[in-house]
Amino acid sequence: MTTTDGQLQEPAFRLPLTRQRVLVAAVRIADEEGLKALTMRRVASDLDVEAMSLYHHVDNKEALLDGICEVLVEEIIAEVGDADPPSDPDAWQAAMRDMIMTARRVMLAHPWAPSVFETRKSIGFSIIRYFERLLAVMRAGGFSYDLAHHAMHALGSRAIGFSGELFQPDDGQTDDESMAMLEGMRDQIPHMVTMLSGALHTDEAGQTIGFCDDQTEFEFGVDLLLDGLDRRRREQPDT
Amino acid sequence: MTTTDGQLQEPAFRLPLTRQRVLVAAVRIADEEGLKALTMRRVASDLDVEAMSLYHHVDNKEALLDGICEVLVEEIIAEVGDADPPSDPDAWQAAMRDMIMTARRVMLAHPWAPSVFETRKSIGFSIIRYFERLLAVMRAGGFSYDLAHHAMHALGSRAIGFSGELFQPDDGQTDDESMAMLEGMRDQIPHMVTMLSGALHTDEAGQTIGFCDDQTEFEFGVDLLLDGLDRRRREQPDT
DNA sequence: ACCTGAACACCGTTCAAGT
DNA sequence: ACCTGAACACCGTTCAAGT
Repeated sequence: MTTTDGQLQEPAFRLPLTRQRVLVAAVRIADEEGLKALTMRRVASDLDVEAMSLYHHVDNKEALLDGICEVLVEEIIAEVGDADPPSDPDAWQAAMRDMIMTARRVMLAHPWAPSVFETRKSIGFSIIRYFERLLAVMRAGGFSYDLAHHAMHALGSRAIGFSGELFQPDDGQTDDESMAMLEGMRDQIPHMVTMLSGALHTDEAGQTIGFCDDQTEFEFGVDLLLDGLDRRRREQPDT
Repeated sequence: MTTTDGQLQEPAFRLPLTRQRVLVAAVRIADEEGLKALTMRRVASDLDVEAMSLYHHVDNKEALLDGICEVLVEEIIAEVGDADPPSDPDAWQAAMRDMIMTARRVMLAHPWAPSVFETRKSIGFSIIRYFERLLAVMRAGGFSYDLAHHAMHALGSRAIGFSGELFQPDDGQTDDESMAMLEGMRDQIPHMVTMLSGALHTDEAGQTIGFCDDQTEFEFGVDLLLDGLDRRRREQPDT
């Protein structure tokens, strides 16, 4: 496929653009280059196409962001599988925990996910299907619809595997630098400084490895919620 | 202060620009016109100044957003007051609940707050001071520093009054329209449709008034967490 | 030191035109 | 129906110049 002078030719038939190809390209760019790199122009150039061509397959940029969330939730659903909920009513908690931790595993592979999900205005159909499965597990555990509804709100973003915490890890300065700065404020925030100096983990070589273990804290929060829900489940009037 | 031809003159001395004036203007614009209206140019014109002048008082737009979060947290701290934590160890839960609900009341007056807080990379000093007070309450309740640390992660954004839920209320379509759409998918998501049709509240006149009561769900989630924390507090080994 | 005007390097998106 | 090129209406920010 070269001309006589050795120049590469364009292929005669190009793969037609589809919504799915657009979304897959967008996910790849967000994964590899970060959310800031995800522009309409960047997605287009990745597909060897002009930016304006994307608008035939996606309404606008918001719709593109909705779309990549759908792709990610489909990935979660595939990982979770479609086994029936456990028949033992007391097995609901472990089953739900497994689903959430699976979702988290997928989410962690897509660092852009939390901030994009948090800005979605409407809920896509794939996430409704994911929640349907959570709901099926709770119903098999004897939850009333009302309690299950509360449960979903209480779990919030944790239900799909991210934490809803306030701040991302700040990789601007080292933990030692942070700690030194905090020490200087001990008179103003004594409890805070004491707590954090105790929480600063060190490895065998004495190197500091961070204040918080994200996975541990995530599991602590999920278990706190699931334990509380289990207690309320058992307090329900029999129906 | 008019010329002979009746034209208004500029005042001879203008109020000097300060960081505080910039931030207060930014908060007002975000409150009244929404986050999308909050541009450097808009803030500048509100202060009768060129956009570039802002950069003498604020590093860049991110710093401006950091700044308006600080302003808001200062407002929360002022509302919360600085009373000592209760001396009765069992009073921690009510005290903490009050702080959180106060924070929420302030937050609800600033609709931009959740999305701006969620995008902050680093934690400002005012929010550290707020957490210091939460921590003081927990310590007075007998929490170990370790448990208090877990508690803060578990509460996450709820600690300062917003929910960390996945989706904002969708005011695009009416609840009746949503319900009709859902009914059409009953074969695919049976539990979901049953749950939501039961959750659709109606007022005395039979008008639908929404699926979810945000305040109720927020309190349910906070209480679930606080109850769970209280149980873990009592399970702590005596030290 | 503080403020300005013009310009730069981007965005998402519209539009009229091509095939 | 699908894709294109140029243009529009914005952004945040840099820079050299004013006072």
